[in-house]
Amino acid sequence: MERLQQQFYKCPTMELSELLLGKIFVRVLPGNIQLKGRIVETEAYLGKDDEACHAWRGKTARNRIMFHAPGTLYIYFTYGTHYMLNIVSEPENTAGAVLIRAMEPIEGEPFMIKQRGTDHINNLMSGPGKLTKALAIDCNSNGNNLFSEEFYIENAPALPETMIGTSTRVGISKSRELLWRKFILNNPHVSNARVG
DNA sequence: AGCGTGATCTTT
DNA sequence: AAGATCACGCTG
Repeated sequence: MERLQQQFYKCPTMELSELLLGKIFVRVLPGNIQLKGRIVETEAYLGKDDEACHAWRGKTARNRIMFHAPGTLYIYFTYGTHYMLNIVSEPENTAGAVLIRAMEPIEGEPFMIKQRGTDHINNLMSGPGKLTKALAIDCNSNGNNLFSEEFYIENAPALPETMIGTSTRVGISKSRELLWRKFILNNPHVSNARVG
Protein backbone atom coordinates (compact mmCIF):
# COMPACT_ATOMS: atom_id res chain seq x y z
CA MET A 1 0.00 0.00 0.00
CA GLU A 2 1.15 3.53 -0.70
CA ARG A 3 2.18 5.98 1.98
CA LEU A 4 -0.26 8.66 3.01
CA GLN A 5 0.75 12.12 1.78
CA GLN A 6 0.15 15.41 3.53
CA GLN A 7 -3.09 15.96 1.65
CA PHE A 8 -4.62 13.10 3.66
CA TYR A 9 -4.07 14.93 6.95
CA LYS A 10 -5.60 18.18 5.68
CA CYS A 11 -9.11 17.50 6.90
CA PRO A 12 -11.01 18.40 10.07
CA THR A 13 -9.63 16.71 13.22
CA MET A 14 -12.88 14.86 13.87
CA GLU A 15 -12.81 13.32 10.41
CA LEU A 16 -9.13 12.50 10.64
CA SER A 17 -9.56 10.68 13.95
CA GLU A 18 -11.94 8.31 12.18
CA LEU A 19 -10.02 8.04 8.89
CA LEU A 20 -6.88 6.96 10.75
CA LEU A 21 -8.56 3.83 12.08
CA GLY A 22 -7.28 0.78 10.20
CA LYS A 23 -4.23 2.58 8.76
CA ILE A 24 -0.74 1.12 9.30
CA PHE A 25 1.65 3.22 11.38
CA VAL A 26 5.28 2.49 10.51
CA ARG A 27 8.36 3.22 12.61
CA VAL A 28 11.79 2.39 11.17
CA LEU A 29 14.74 2.18 13.56
CA PRO A 30 18.47 2.12 12.83
CA GLY A 31 19.55 -1.39 11.83
CA ASN A 32 16.57 -1.55 9.46
CA ILE A 33 14.19 -2.61 12.21
CA GLN A 34 10.66 -2.17 10.87
CA LEU A 35 7.84 -1.83 13.35
CA LYS A 36 4.25 -1.71 12.14
CA GLY A 37 0.95 -1.33 13.92
CA ARG A 38 -2.63 -0.99 12.76
CA ILE A 39 -4.34 1.97 14.41
CA VAL A 40 -7.42 0.74 16.29
CA GLU A 41 -8.24 3.60 18.71
CA THR A 42 -7.96 7.41 18.49
CA GLU A 43 -9.13 10.57 20.22
CA ALA A 44 -9.60 14.08 18.83
CA TYR A 45 -8.25 17.17 20.60
CA LEU A 46 -9.06 20.67 19.38
CA GLY A 47 -7.65 23.96 20.59
CA LYS A 48 -11.02 25.60 20.29
CA ASP A 49 -13.86 24.86 22.75
CA ASP A 50 -12.02 21.89 24.27
CA GLU A 51 -10.72 22.48 27.77
CA ALA A 52 -9.08 19.04 27.75
CA CYS A 53 -6.78 20.11 24.91
CA HIS A 54 -3.31 21.30 25.90
CA ALA A 55 -3.60 24.24 23.50
CA TRP A 56 -6.95 25.39 24.82
CA ARG A 57 -5.45 28.55 26.31
CA GLY A 58 -3.04 29.21 23.45
CA LYS A 59 0.54 28.46 22.57
CA THR A 60 3.08 27.39 25.23
CA ALA A 61 6.52 25.79 25.15
CA ARG A 62 5.01 22.32 25.49
CA ASN A 63 2.10 22.53 23.07
CA ARG A 64 3.68 24.63 20.30
CA ILE A 65 4.00 21.60 17.99
CA MET A 66 0.20 21.32 17.95
CA PHE A 67 0.18 24.50 15.88
CA HIS A 68 2.42 22.99 13.21
CA ALA A 69 1.43 21.57 9.81
CA PRO A 70 -0.82 18.50 9.50
CA GLY A 71 1.12 15.23 9.65
CA THR A 72 3.59 16.47 12.27
CA LEU A 73 4.14 14.31 15.37
CA TYR A 74 3.28 15.89 18.72
CA ILE A 75 4.78 13.82 21.54
CA TYR A 76 4.71 14.73 25.20
CA PHE A 77 5.67 13.20 28.53
CA THR A 78 3.15 12.69 31.32
CA TYR A 79 2.62 11.03 34.72
CA GLY A 80 6.38 10.93 35.15
CA THR A 81 6.46 7.76 33.05
CA HIS A 82 4.66 7.82 29.72
CA TYR A 83 5.02 9.36 26.30
CA MET A 84 1.86 10.14 24.30
CA LEU A 85 1.85 10.05 20.51
CA ASN A 86 -0.34 12.51 18.59
CA ILE A 87 -0.69 13.38 14.92
CA VAL A 88 -1.11 17.09 14.33
CA SER A 89 -4.17 18.19 12.37
CA GLU A 90 -5.73 21.48 11.24
CA PRO A 91 -3.90 24.13 9.17
CA GLU A 92 -0.68 25.68 10.41
CA ASN A 93 -1.18 28.06 13.35
CA THR A 94 -4.42 26.33 14.31
CA ALA A 95 -4.10 23.83 17.19
CA GLY A 96 -5.44 20.32 16.76
CA ALA A 97 -4.24 16.74 17.03
CA VAL A 98 -5.33 13.12 17.10
CA LEU A 99 -4.08 11.02 20.01
CA ILE A 100 -3.17 7.49 18.96
CA ARG A 101 -4.48 5.36 21.82
CA ALA A 102 -3.97 1.80 20.62
CA MET A 103 -2.58 -0.30 17.80
CA GLU A 104 -2.62 -3.91 16.71
CA PRO A 105 0.93 -5.27 16.18
CA ILE A 106 1.54 -6.09 12.50
CA GLU A 107 5.31 -6.39 12.20
CA GLY A 108 8.31 -6.35 14.56
CA GLU A 109 6.63 -8.14 17.45
CA PRO A 110 9.90 -9.53 18.89
CA PHE A 111 11.22 -5.98 19.35
CA MET A 112 7.95 -4.84 20.91
CA ILE A 113 7.94 -7.79 23.31
CA LYS A 114 11.45 -6.89 24.44
CA GLN A 115 10.47 -3.25 24.91
CA ARG A 116 7.32 -4.05 26.85
CA GLY A 117 8.53 -6.95 28.93
CA THR A 118 5.48 -9.07 28.07
CA ASP A 119 4.74 -11.50 25.27
CA HIS A 120 0.98 -11.15 25.52
CA ILE A 121 0.20 -9.78 22.05
CA ASN A 122 -3.06 -8.10 23.09
CA ASN A 123 -1.12 -6.19 25.71
CA LEU A 124 1.73 -4.85 23.57
CA MET A 125 0.12 -1.66 22.25
CA SER A 126 -3.35 -1.56 23.85
CA GLY A 127 -2.91 1.88 25.41
CA PRO A 128 -1.25 5.21 24.56
CA GLY A 129 1.65 4.75 26.97
CA LYS A 130 2.11 1.13 25.98
CA LEU A 131 2.40 1.77 22.27
CA THR A 132 5.09 4.45 22.56
CA LYS A 133 7.11 2.10 24.74
CA ALA A 134 6.64 -0.78 22.28
CA LEU A 135 7.76 1.43 19.39
CA ALA A 136 10.60 3.12 21.32
CA ILE A 137 9.11 6.57 20.80
CA ASP A 138 10.01 9.45 23.10
CA CYS A 139 10.25 13.25 22.99
CA ASN A 140 13.29 13.11 20.71
CA SER A 141 10.78 12.61 17.89
CA ASN A 142 8.53 15.50 18.93
CA GLY A 143 8.13 17.76 15.88
CA ASN A 144 9.15 15.08 13.35
CA ASN A 145 6.66 14.32 10.60
CA LEU A 146 5.12 11.36 8.81
CA PHE A 147 6.84 12.05 5.49
CA SER A 148 10.23 10.59 6.33
CA GLU A 149 12.00 7.24 6.25
CA GLU A 150 11.70 7.03 10.04
CA PHE A 151 7.95 7.56 10.37
CA TYR A 152 5.13 7.15 7.89
CA ILE A 153 1.63 5.70 7.60
CA GLU A 154 0.57 3.20 4.96
CA ASN A 155 -2.85 3.49 3.42
CA ALA A 156 -5.54 0.85 3.97
CA PRO A 157 -9.16 0.57 2.82
CA ALA A 158 -11.59 2.82 4.69
CA LEU A 159 -13.58 1.01 7.35
CA PRO A 160 -17.37 0.74 7.10
CA GLU A 161 -19.25 2.85 9.64
CA THR A 162 -20.65 -0.31 11.21
CA MET A 163 -17.17 -1.27 12.43
CA ILE A 164 -16.50 2.02 14.22
CA GLY A 165 -17.42 2.73 17.84
CA THR A 166 -17.68 6.13 19.51
CA SER A 167 -17.42 7.18 23.16
CA THR A 168 -16.24 9.86 25.55
CA ARG A 169 -12.49 10.31 25.87
CA VAL A 170 -10.48 8.43 28.46
CA GLY A 171 -8.66 9.84 31.47
CA ILE A 172 -9.64 13.50 31.21
CA SER A 173 -11.49 15.67 33.72
CA LYS A 174 -12.55 18.55 31.45
CA SER A 175 -14.96 18.41 28.51
CA ARG A 176 -16.03 14.96 29.67
CA GLU A 177 -19.23 15.01 27.64
CA LEU A 178 -17.64 15.17 24.18
CA LEU A 179 -17.85 11.93 22.18
CA TRP A 180 -14.44 12.32 20.64
CA ARG A 181 -13.02 8.81 21.03
CA LYS A 182 -13.15 6.45 18.05
CA PHE A 183 -12.25 2.78 17.99
CA ILE A 184 -12.67 -0.39 15.96
CA LEU A 185 -15.53 -2.39 17.45
CA ASN A 186 -14.68 -5.79 18.93
CA ASN A 187 -10.97 -5.37 18.30
CA PRO A 188 -8.98 -7.02 21.12
CA HIS A 189 -6.20 -4.42 20.93
CA VAL A 190 -8.38 -1.48 21.95
CA SER A 191 -7.34 -0.10 25.35
CA ASN A 192 -9.17 -1.00 28.53
CA ALA A 193 -10.86 2.35 28.96
CA ARG A 194 -10.32 3.49 32.50
CA VAL A 195 -13.40 4.75 34.25
CA GLY A 196 -13.74 7.62 36.74
C1' DA B 1 -8.75 0.82 44.45
C1' DG B 2 -4.06 2.96 45.20
C1' DC B 3 0.18 4.78 43.93
C1' DG B 4 4.64 6.04 41.47
C1' DT B 5 6.82 9.75 38.93
C1' DG B 6 8.38 14.25 37.01
C1' DA B 7 7.24 17.93 33.71
C1' DT B 8 4.11 21.68 33.21
C1' DC B 9 0.91 25.07 34.50
C1' DT B 10 -1.43 27.95 37.97
C1' DT B 11 -1.46 30.38 42.02
C1' DT B 12 0.99 32.79 45.72
C1' DA C 1 8.43 29.17 45.47
C1' DA C 2 4.84 26.05 46.22
C1' DG C 3 0.94 23.35 44.98
C1' DA C 4 -2.14 20.91 41.73
C1' DT C 5 -2.81 18.41 37.82
C1' DC C 6 -1.93 14.99 34.53
C1' DA C 7 -4.85 12.49 27.15
C1' DC C 8 -1.36 6.24 32.28
C1' DG C 9 -0.02 1.50 33.70
C1' DC C 10 0.89 -1.69 37.19
C1' DT C 11 0.02 -4.00 41.38
C1' DG C 12 -3.08 -5.85 44.61
